[in-house]
Amino acid sequence: MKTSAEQAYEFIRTEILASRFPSGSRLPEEKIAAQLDISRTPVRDALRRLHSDGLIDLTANSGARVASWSAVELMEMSELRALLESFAVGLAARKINAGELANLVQLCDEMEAALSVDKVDLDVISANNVTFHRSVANAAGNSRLTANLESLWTFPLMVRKFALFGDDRLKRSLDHHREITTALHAGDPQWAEAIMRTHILAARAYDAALVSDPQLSENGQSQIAS
Amino acid sequence: MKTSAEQAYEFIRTEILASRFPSGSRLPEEKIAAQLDISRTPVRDALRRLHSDGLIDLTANSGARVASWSAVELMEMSELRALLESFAVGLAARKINAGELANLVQLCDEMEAALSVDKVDLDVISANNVTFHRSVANAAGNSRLTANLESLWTFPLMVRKFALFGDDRLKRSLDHHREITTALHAGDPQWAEAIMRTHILAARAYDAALVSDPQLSENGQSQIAS
DNA sequence: GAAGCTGTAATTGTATACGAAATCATAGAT
DNA sequence: ATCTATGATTTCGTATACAATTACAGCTTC
Repeated sequence: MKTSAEQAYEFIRTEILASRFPSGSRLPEEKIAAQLDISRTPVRDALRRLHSDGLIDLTANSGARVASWSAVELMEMSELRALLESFAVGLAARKINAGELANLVQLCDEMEAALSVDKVDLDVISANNVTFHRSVANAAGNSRLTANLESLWTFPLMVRKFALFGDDRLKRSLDHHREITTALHAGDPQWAEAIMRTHILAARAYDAALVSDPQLSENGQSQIAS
Repeated sequence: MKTSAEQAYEFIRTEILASRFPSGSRLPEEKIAAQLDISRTPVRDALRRLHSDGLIDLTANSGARVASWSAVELMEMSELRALLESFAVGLAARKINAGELANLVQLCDEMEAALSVDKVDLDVISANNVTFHRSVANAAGNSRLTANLESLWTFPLMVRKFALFGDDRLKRSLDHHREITTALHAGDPQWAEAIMRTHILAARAYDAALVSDPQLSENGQSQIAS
């Protein structure tokens, strides 16, 4: 059986990622505790963890709020991702093994299958997308690098429903994944780094347009809406 | 007045960095709480924070231990630092202002003063060293980048007493700082990135020799000693 | 002597209680 | 009508109690 703290962590995280706890909203310990029928103590633990994940802001004596990011911060995060993931894929190209490669190929296959049918399965694509990037980072064999990337993969999960919808961007993104896999198979670090950087900066350009769109913003300060 | 949680955090962190809580040793909540005359609750908070800082390991139902790093992990951390800080200093070279530059110059002056006298003041040099790197990262203007670097600056603080002692490495390190400042003043991102990378990889080479030295290792597995 | 078992002590996980600080709604002043 | 002040309410910070789990010493067994 899972601990109450773990349960609270997963619950709050899921609700935030699903935007059922909207960006900027308060997260009172007692209410969440009551909702899960546990006490405040494990909820506090969960909130601290989520804070270090960057998902919530904590203010002394005032409690937790779901984090919100400005357009500038989103740009910063994408730049970091481009830097770290291109570095990671370069390392991976030098040392990836057959099993890891086969895994990446399968993830690509599944994503393309989820796209090729009439009804696009965004849940599968989104989940596999994160798994793909995580697998590449793991293949680089630098655990701290992976840890630093983890928080940067969280945000795309939140906006995927906007970012991936109704566009040929999705097909292009899957093509990128396929090409990254090919470059890794070829053991070509420079190629791998270039296509990974392309992949992330292409997404950044789209996200930027998204965030500056007032329709999707919470207010004029261009923050990510619920 | 500081909160008890903050007090516990700073206390434990200080003791770890001073190696009075040796690497690998257990950190029982109750004993620390008794030592500070507070309850376990704020101590738990502090331990969770230190865990996300990477300073301690947490095991379910078994508690906290001071983290220890293998030689491989130290190498990984240095590689990450080289990547992130050279990126940061490149950004900084494009946008740093006069006030920030003057601050860096003063830090260099103070470090050189602490070295030039007969008795080397390692405390001043160590403190200014971290401040210098933090200031450069701040000048880059990417808050998430700074946050990711923060945990990577922690380790050098722990081993400084070994790493900086009895060597001309110290003078070379201060020369690097001076040259980084000069490159920033010139607004030359490539120069700045190159000298920053040099600075960090030079330290890495020294750390590697240090860690593989069994005299300074806790055991044959080449971990950092207390 | 080494390996496995067992019971006690130590330690963590969680619940609950209370004082302190912040928030919010209401009333009054400009 | 807007702003400010004030009291009630909410919420957090911390202490404490108890249950659940783990660690360790001493014993047994081979």
